[in-house]
Amino acid sequence: MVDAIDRKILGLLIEDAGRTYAQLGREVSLSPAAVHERVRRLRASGIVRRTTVDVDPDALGRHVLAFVLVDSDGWVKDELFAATRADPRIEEAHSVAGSSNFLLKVRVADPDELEDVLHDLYRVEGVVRSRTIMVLRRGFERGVGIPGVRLTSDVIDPPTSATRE
Amino acid sequence: MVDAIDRKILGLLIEDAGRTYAQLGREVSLSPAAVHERVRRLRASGIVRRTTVDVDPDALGRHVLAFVLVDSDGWVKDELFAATRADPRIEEAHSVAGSSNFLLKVRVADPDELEDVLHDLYRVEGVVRSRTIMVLRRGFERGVGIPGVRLTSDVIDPPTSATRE
DNA sequence: CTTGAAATCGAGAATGT
DNA sequence: ACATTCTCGATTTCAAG
Repeated sequence: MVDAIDRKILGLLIEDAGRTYAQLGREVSLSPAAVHERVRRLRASGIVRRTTVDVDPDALGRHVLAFVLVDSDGWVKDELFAATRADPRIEEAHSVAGSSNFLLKVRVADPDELEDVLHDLYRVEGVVRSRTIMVLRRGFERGVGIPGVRLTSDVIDPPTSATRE
Repeated sequence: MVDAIDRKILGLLIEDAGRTYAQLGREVSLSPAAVHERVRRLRASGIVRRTTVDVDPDALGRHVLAFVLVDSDGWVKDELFAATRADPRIEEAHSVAGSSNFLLKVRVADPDELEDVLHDLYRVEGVVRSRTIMVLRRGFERGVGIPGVRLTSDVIDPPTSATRE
């Protein structure tokens, strides 16, 4: 249903959705209209959900990233998801298997704001415990990978060496 | 440096980067050219890194999401980041504070493939232990939130109730 | 920031393979 | 069924006020 050409187009669009159909066509050796039709199908089938914009958190002053494991008394998924979704500081929320019930991905400006998030968290009925895993250094964050399609973002940004200038 | 209008534009672009400058202008009460100039500045300053495409993992058969805590003997950050970055199944890698050294976000088709990822992980010199947190249900995953800007994606997708049809 | 104009691109239809 | 070429309308983008 999605062949090698589709996957290559997906990789190219992930890398830069501003590309023109003519450019895409050149890269996969197809006519602009042919690429246009393939992209239309990728959107119609829901594989491509939307075209969006990648915003740099640091440029907005959001320097602190943390993952929070949440324990609850009772199954408070709906309440917790509703509360976390309404909070722009929380980027992800999942229910998980293991010693905790939920896992949150939180991005804030500073540790003070992280404390605020935790405080708000305990306002959700049933939340009894949390363990916060602070990110010290981000290796990389990217969206869904397309197996077999090498993106330039995989090579740029060389591994941050321990020897810093 | 980024005022309320810029943040509203950011929110609108995150929601749908396919919007026309005329549409954006209508929503923030500015001329198309003025919005164009603001967006150009947001890009030039690095706040907007790129325009990309949001790909549905499920539509590509990637149904399993997991977070993997990794313990190491010695500080193997560079080796681990290099190895994980080259693997499209791994979406994020961070070094973290706490009882583990690293945290990975992994998305694969099925548990078998997750086992493959763990197997590969232990090929990195120094990796001695791992603890995998399997995601049972995804509440939501989104990019950087813009405080003060309400997106439609915050209201659609009502909380999955326990009573399923 | 707004207005106005020119070049480019997107999107659809008709055609051919 | 899919790809190609052509065409029109819309958008981007630049210059001037």
